[in-house]
Amino acid sequence: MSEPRWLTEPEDRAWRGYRRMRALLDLQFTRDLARDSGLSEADYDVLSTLSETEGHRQQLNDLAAQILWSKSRLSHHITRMENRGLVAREDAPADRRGCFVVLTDAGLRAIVEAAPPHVESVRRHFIDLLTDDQIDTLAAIAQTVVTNLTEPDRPTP
Amino acid sequence: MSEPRWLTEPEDRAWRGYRRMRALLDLQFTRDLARDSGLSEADYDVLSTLSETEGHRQQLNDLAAQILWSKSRLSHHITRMENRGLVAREDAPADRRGCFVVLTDAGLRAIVEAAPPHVESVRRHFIDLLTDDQIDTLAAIAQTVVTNLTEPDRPTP
DNA sequence: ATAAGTTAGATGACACGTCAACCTTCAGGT
DNA sequence: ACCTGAAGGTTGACGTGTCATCTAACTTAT
Repeated sequence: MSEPRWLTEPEDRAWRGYRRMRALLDLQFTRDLARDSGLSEADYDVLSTLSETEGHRQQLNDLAAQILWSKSRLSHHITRMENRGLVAREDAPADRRGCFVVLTDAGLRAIVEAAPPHVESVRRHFIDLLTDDQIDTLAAIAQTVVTNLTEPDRPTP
Repeated sequence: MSEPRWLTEPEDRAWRGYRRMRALLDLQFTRDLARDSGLSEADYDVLSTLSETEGHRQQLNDLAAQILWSKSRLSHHITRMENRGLVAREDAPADRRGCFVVLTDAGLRAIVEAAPPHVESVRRHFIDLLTDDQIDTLAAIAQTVVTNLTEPDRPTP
């Protein structure tokens, strides 16, 4: 293989910009979330996902797949959240290996209180800064990239 | 404060898409980088940044600021990279508190070898999937967000 | 010159994520 | 029924990041 195709100047701007935006947004959301709700982004992901499921419960494996975590990571994190009273584990009815993660009352209260300031934060630092066109383009970009990474790799013929 | 302004449907698509893309890209780049070069993204950031400075060296504090890390994090990480022979610490000439982080020969070799496959990975999973317009829009989005987060906050009048 | 405040960096304790090993239960074939 | 393999989940060790704290060195004002 010869000289690689380095990034062109516009590509480089996009790539570096993306990484810088990513890092700064992450810092900001982490800070805001901790200050406003005492939750981490990880906590928020778990709680908000559970709050959107019917019965406020989901099997550990499914939950992990949905939020793109390893089972191990989720298991550890659920243990910690369980100790804080935000979620609970329940036996799975159909499969005795499985286990459901359930939102507790405290967990539901936590996410209900955390959501509004978090959305405000997302708007202030990100969404409200963009035009409608930019919003749509961002969604399209994400759609493309996610699809490409999610589809099973085809062998190059 | 009344009911928050929840995200509209297009905004929600962009926001969730962004987060999903972010997570998947991160996983992919981490995997590729480890497989191709035995480096972490953190290693890569440090090495590539140093390789772009003249003299292949930069003061720890400046380096931390440039890559948006805490001094503590960088100090820890440099200690580990030092043990692996990728970088070295040098006394700062002007300020006896300070210290320079310097690329070693092994570190330079490592980044020179790691860069081409990494760029390939960035292209395959991200940049090459996008149109020129999307590239430019992404850069513009990042520019806007980064500027907003970087400028000192103005008090709302 | 000296005291007070600031900055560069290191460090140790702790929280989190990953990895590999493990146990249990389920599913398919024989 | 039995064996084999795969899937759901847990666990412990280890690597990494954060936070608070610390030391040393620089700056400024008196």
